[in-house]
Amino acid sequence: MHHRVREIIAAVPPGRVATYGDIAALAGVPNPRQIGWVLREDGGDLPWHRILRATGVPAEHLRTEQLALLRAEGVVAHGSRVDLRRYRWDPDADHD
DNA sequence: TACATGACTCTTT
DNA sequence: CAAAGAGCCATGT
Repeated sequence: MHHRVREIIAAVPPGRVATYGDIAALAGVPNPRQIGWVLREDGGDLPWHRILRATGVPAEHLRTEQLALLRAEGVVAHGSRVDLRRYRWDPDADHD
């Protein structure tokens, strides 16, 4: 399960973002909180900064760095909120 | 075994 | 659009 989640997060391309819920759904994990758990335990080598809350706002303790990393990839945040309508990763449309 | 915690989400106010 | 409450599941004590 752990592995499946890592796999999917690793597949999120630069300049795109996904929510905890998105990853959970794709990985077949019932509770999005588990995604956060995986990242905390074993997310050091993953693009964790591409994972946001459903609101588009990153987890509070990561807010600053996460937004900075995203901005470096071209993902701009308005205030602390990223426009998901624009940057949300679509697994079926990653063919570009 | 029971209770508390947490990189969360959804629905209702 | 923001705030509050309930639901959720793996871990640690």
